[in-house]
Amino acid sequence: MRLATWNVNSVTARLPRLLDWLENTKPDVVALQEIKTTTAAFPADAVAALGYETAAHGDGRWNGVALLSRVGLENVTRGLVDQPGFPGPEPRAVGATCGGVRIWSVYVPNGREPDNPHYAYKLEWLAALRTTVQAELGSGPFVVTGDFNVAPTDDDVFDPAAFVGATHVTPAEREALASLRAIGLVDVFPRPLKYDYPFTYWDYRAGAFPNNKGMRIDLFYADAALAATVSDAYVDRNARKGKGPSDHAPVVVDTAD
DNA sequence: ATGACTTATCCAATAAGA
Repeated sequence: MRLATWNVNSVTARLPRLLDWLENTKPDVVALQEIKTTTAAFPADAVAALGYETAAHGDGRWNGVALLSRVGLENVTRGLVDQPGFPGPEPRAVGATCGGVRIWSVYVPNGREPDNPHYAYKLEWLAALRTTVQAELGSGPFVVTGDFNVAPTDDDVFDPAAFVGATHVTPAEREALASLRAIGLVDVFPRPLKYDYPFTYWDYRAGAFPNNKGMRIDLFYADAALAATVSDAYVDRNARKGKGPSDHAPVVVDTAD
C-alpha cells in the first residue's frame, strides 16, 4: 500500500495541485490537514473522479482534516475521545479503516507561544490523542499521521537557536510525542529527495524553502508490525516547488502489503 | 525589523499559521 499525509493549507486553493499530485503519486490513502473548508464543501466529487472516497471533517475558515481512500473507507470517526476545545471542539482529527488499516489524520493545535492558553490546549489535545490511540491500538494495522506541530528533536529544525522560547520544540511537547510512541508507535522516518534531512515544512517567507530552512513536523506514526513492512518513505519536496504550493510537503510511505 | 508570505472572510483589514 501507498499511504501519505499532506497539510494542503486550504484544499480549495490547492485543488488543482492536489488532483495532479494524486494522479502522479497514486497513493491508496491520503491524510489531509488544514482543508480550511466545511465538510459539505470539500471537493469530494473531484477526488471521486480519480477513484477516491472521502471522509472530511471541517467547519470553515480554519483547521479541518480529511481522509481520501481508494481501498475502502469504513468506520469513520470524527474527533477524539475526551477532546478539549478552544473554547469549543475544533475539527482536527478524523479516523477511518481503509484497506484493513486503521488510520487517523490529525492536525495538532499550533500552541502559538509557550505562555499562551493555546499552548495548554495543545498539550491537552495531545493527551486526548494518546487516549484515543490507546483505545484503538492492538487490533490490527494502525497509523496516526498528520501535522503534529512538534519537532521531535533539535535535528528536526533548521537551527535550534532560532526556536529558543518558541513552541514546537519545548520539552513538554516532545514528551507528549514520546508518550504517544511509548504506547507502541514507530516514527516512520522518511528520506529527503534533496539535502541531508527530511524537513516537511518551510515558511512561505524570506526564501525559507530555497534556503532549506525547514522543520520536520509532519509525522507518520505506525504500529510496530506495520512499520516493519515499510519498503520506502520519502518527503515529496517537489510538491513544495513552483507557483502556489502549500507550505508543507507530503510524506509518502510504501508498505509491502 | 514588531519583517519577510498565504489563507478565508463581513472584499478589506484581520486573525492565524509555526
